[in-house]
Amino acid sequence: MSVTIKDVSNHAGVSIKTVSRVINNEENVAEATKSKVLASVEKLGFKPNKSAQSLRSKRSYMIALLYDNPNKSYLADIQNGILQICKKSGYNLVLQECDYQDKNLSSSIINFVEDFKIDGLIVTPPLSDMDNFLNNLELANIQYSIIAPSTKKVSSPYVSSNDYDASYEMTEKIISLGHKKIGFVKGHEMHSASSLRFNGFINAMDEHSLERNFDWIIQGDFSFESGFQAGEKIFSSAEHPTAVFASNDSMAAGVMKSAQMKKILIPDELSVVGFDDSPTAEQVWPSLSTVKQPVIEMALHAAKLLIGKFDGLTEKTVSIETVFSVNPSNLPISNFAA
Amino acid sequence: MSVTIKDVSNHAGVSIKTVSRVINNEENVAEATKSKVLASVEKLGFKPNKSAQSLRSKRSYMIALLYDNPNKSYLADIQNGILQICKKSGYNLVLQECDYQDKNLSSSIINFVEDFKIDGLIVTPPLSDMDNFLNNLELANIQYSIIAPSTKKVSSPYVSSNDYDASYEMTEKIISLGHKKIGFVKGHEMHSASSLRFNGFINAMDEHSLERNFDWIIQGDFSFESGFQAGEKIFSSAEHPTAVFASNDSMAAGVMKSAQMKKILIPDELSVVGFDDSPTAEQVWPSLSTVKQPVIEMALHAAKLLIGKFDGLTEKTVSIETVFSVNPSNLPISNFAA
DNA sequence: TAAAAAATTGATATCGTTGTCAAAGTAAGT
DNA sequence: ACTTACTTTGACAACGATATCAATTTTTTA
Repeated sequence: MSVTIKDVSNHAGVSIKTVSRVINNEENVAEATKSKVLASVEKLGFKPNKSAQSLRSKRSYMIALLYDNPNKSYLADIQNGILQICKKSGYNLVLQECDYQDKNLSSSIINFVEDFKIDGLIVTPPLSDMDNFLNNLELANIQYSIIAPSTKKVSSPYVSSNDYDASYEMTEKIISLGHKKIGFVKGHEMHSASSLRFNGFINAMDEHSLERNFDWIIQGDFSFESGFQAGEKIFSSAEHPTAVFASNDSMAAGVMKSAQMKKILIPDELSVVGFDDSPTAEQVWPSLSTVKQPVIEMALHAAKLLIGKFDGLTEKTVSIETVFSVNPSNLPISNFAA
Repeated sequence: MSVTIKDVSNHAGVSIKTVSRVINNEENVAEATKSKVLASVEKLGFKPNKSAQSLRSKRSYMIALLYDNPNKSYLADIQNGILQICKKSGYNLVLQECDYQDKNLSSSIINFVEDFKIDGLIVTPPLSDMDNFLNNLELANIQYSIIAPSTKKVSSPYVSSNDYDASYEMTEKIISLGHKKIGFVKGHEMHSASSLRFNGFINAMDEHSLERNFDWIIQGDFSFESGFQAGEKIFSSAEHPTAVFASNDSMAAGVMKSAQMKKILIPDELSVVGFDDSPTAEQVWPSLSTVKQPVIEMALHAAKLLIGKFDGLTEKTVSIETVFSVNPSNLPISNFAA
């Protein structure tokens, strides 16, 4: 049927082991033999059988993405970034949707990896915050790289982002425009990014000696609905803030809806700021000012780090920190400095 | 290391072939032997090695999703639906991002399937509209199921939706509220759904003897930006429509932005209607009236049909048509019947 | 009850690679 | 020229399952 390593060895007049050496780029193959073999490979159109390789060498050229209920745009961006690297390096991406509350999460993932000989995992929040889970992976000797881990002590490569700094900066930006009464909507409690973003906000407020008003600081869960509810609470309090900073764009859109339903004019009476730079940020009107999170780039690096671990790419396996940038759309319009 | 079929055969006192028969649910195994073997399997915690199975039987228990630049929410829903079935049936989902304009699309996909012994494909728009591509898959003897094909003549199972009817109905609904001047934003030219939706609109207009105004019928490409541009054109014409029906939600949001920037009041002066019921539809304000496309359900069925083909599930391999429903959010408010 | 048919089982080959290890060939050191 | 060391190569086993096909047992038929 299809051409095997044996056909190549016959055609090139060498042993199958030598062919194997060549296609695996092993050392100690004479240059002449190598090119002879490569010629035969080319001529016959030989492609190694992945199943046989996998059986013998216990590798699959598959990596898996672990996620639990991220927002759709985030998920798509993550996949996009990973796939860019996969395409270049000949790996494939398998999806694995998880439930972070599942008691058997560790064992089911370990089974999955062992069953399918998955070469490595890319772990996204909130799973990346579960030290116990990561520990179990480590014990099972599973390779992985992490996106936005809470602790940076893990021995595996990770890609982190400066949530704290970005939030601090955005808060300062809001303050610099003259806002003094600023509300905040927190993200899902399980995500370490939530507290980082909140701390950035709080510290910037403190630094500028602005009062924290806990009527305006609401716990959300990253969903649009929770943002809307937060808005309902904030705008039902005695006094309104002039700006609300939500920990992601969906919640910011929720806050906007709440404000708009109450006929609060945006951006004249209220500035709404988000986090992520998701499609929502531009599709609502007025567009959200938001912190641009380089999700695609983060995922891309995470994939690079992971694949670099087993393929020994040129790039060193080091963790990196990605940088947010501020995308000011509606903020500049509302200036309360006067 | 791990327990193999041989260990089981020793433990149960039968041949490895018999064990193989049991784990593959083959016929002609005595009930007694079967339970004896199953007991040993249980006892030893045996799990077949997928790589070995794949090598010998040329199956991988992997299916792949083919897509080209869908919107993020659509992609996430599709994946969600497929994964529900995958989890139940023990399959895994591999992502394969394509470029429908790639000259080598067919051959690269065929290579991919053969290399990784992918059991089958799920094809989404606009790839599902490319008859030539589907034909090539067929010739290569690759199993697939299609979401929203343009032609229903293909021999493979498909899941279609009643785009035409839904669009027709939505248009009638708009008309029934008293609108006579209705604009339309068309979808991407490559997607067969685009023309279906447009035809539904046009035929409903004709049926009700309403004039087509080609200043208000704009070609879009499903992107937010194209919707915005369409709005700019529509609202710069001498007369404005009182309603605009966009072929998806992103474009509808774009139209809304354009209108809002021009201080056109929604829903008082203008109704904007979308298609898909994506997160955008609810996150903009006022919320979009939209046609709910059952994307998750469609993907779920597509996966069922595909896996049913090789696993012989109870369900028959028949194609199905899913049904849209109307989600009226801002429409009822603006009634121009007066 | 014997022969024929059907159901059940197992010995062994096989899928297409990589791993082991020893043999052969080459270069270097004395 | 003669070890010694290193590079290059190949024969064959191994990975862990399924496939073939014949042997055995059981059931049916005459």
